[in-house]
Amino acid sequence: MPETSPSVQDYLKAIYHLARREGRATTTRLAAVLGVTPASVTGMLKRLMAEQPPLVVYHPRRGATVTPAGERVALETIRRHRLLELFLVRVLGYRWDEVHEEAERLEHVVSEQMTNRIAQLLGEPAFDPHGHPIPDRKLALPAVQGFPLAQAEVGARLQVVSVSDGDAAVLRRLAEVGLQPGAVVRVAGRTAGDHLLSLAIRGRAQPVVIGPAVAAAVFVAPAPEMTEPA
Amino acid sequence: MPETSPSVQDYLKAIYHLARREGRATTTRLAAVLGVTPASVTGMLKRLMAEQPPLVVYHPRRGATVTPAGERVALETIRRHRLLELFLVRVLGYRWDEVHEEAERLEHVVSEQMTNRIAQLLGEPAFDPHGHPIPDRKLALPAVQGFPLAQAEVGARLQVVSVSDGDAAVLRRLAEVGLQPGAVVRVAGRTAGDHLLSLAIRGRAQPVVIGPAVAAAVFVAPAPEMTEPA
DNA sequence: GCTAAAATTTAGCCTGCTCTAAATTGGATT
DNA sequence: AATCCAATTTAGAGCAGGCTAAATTTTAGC
Repeated sequence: MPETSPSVQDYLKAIYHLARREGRATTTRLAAVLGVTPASVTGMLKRLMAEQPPLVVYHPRRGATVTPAGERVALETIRRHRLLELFLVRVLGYRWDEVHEEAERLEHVVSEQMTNRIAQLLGEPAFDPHGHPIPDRKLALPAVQGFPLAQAEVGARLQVVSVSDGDAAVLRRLAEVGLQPGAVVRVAGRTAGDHLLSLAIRGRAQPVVIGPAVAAAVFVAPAPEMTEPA
Repeated sequence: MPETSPSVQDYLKAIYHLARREGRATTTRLAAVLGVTPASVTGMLKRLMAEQPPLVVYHPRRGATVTPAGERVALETIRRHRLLELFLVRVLGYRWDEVHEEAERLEHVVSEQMTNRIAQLLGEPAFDPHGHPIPDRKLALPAVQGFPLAQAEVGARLQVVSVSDGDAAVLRRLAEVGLQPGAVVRVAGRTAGDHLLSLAIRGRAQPVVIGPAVAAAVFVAPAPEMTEPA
């Protein structure tokens, strides 16, 4: 992801995320995510295994896993990243679909002191602008439910829990149509790959059509009964 | 200064500052300031001269100078640094004597967009917490007067214009005694190296003694007639 | 002007991390 | 069981930028 060489923290974040989301972090997947060759990944994994204490374990055919020490580094980095994203939105007026790259660079240089001051200023928030949980000071993660929009039944009334921040173009599209965390939608129907949605905007139903790539980035949960009591 | 290898921006900032403050940026002085060996400086200077466009010129016995292109990079970096320092103080509640290191790391990764949003949030400020001028969007520097405290006559009533942020221990000491930009002092006397000052704190005169290292970090100007109208 | 000291550059090496290309390994198919 | 393909690792090299030690150049003192 970084246009410069990925740092140790980037590797650990990627291993942590891949192991969570796909069950395994293989050399090839890591290489794809980090924008380097598989050979480079092998080299770095060796280094991270040799670190004292070791930051990753290599399960022969099962890919890499972070050790507790490695997980700590990953979670610290994720905490910084998500706090920074929220900070950029709340304090500096960024749009939620344009904070990712800035946070990606800042997360490597922000001190623990600054991280905690930002958290304090924001009121120790539990979720970032994309709806992702922010590890707290002890690095504990708030629980999240939510399933991919693509798996929702036609007719279901849903609330957007989170959106993936991997692809800037997809994020822009989501912001454009108003599919942001908290938004309430109904699945109106489906055609080959496309999803027909009915999106509640200020109490009015707005029709929205999104393709598979965009749908894959949206995680939802059943909408609560009353959306806005007033 | 950075504990990691100094970046191109660090080199250019250092050349710019040294050329300003000492008239010349020699290999040895640069090496001392940047925490590398003179040989490493030679290598980097070569690289910066070869850059397209060239960022530095090497005046044979006169040390290095930044080119207009190099000066732009230096001023952009200085602008980011000083805005960040003020931001840390004003928004995140840092003390003015502890912002330097954090800004030193952040200045390399903050985008132009973020820089300008910070400037806007702070009201396009002209001076940082140490009293140093902040280049504006066009990179123009507000003029500053001010001379070293050590050169002030005994008996003179002075106002602190700026303090050097090079040495953390010195800065802490200055913060401790209240010698901050804007403070009004009278030079009560001198003994071998030490300066005896009378510092106005909330209308009351407070005696303060500082050594040569601390005095060297303070720049002053004649105090205006009325300090605080009310 | 000559010599000693200081400053600077050159030469050669090392580390960290990348890459390509070639080997290897494991699993899947027939 | 033999083979093939995909995944992975190894081998070897490059680049950036640091370092030390040795050479060179300047400056300064006499």
